[in-house]
Amino acid sequence: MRGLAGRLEGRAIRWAELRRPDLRWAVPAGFAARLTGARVLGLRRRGKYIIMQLDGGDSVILHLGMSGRMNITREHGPTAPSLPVLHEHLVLVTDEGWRIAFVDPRRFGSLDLVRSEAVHRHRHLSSLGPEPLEAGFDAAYLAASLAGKRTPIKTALLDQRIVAGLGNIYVCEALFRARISPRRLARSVAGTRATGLVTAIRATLTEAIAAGGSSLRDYVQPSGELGYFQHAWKVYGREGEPCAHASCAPCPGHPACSGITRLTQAGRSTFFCPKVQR
DNA sequence: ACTGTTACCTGATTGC
DNA sequence: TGCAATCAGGTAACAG
Repeated sequence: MRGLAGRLEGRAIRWAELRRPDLRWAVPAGFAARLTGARVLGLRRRGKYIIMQLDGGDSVILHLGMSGRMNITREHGPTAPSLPVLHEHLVLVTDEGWRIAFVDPRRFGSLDLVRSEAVHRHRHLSSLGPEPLEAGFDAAYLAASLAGKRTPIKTALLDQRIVAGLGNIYVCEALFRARISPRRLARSVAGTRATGLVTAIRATLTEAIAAGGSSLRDYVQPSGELGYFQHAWKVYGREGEPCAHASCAPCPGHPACSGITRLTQAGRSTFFCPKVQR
């Protein structure tokens, strides 16, 4: 979102082209026409949604889904034959000559356009829980939200109504940091555990944003690789590797010492250390 | 009401 | 080498 803001805020959209309207949900008719010529007043984020406010009273609501990304390059003009890029569903060109493209092979992402005053009532935004980095997300709130829930804490944290913006990787990483088992029932996360989990979630996200921010400086690279945070994952994708907690010394032979373990919860992969996460 | 499963879609990887 | 099966980030419809 910050990478986009640097190229879009205050800029006029010289033209917009929607190449595929059949994303996760149908993109509304007239989408590209309503963007063309508009000026971008500002960008903000709510949960995993990016909101781009335009003059004229419209706002774009963008979700990258699982495989979506934004490519930012210089517009080379009509002389460049510009080979068609696969899965490039939306292309914008700004008055400063930046070409901004939404690429999403799996098309789990979405694009919507609503009147700005209706953004908070949007069906995908109205039921989102608090922002994890804002004051409304604290131990008291989290414990109250989890009270009585029989679902595992891992599954509860993926529920965007409880807290907005956490995905499968960050939930695994935050639970590892908080030393809480992903299998623990949500209702049993209260008191000190809730306090520690809030701290762990905030730290995980803050570090990830800082790492992603550093990669965004490379925005001109068409490779478009996003996020150096993947190199900092402690448990995700590390099945069988040793636990990174300093106190978790390897003791081969003990059943809980098989290192990072993978299991399936609610159809999603969970990675954790059964020894330090309780 | 709450909880778990499945479908949506394409591409990378794995296994035969 | 080639092809089929499996598995990925997210969300919501659906079933029990």
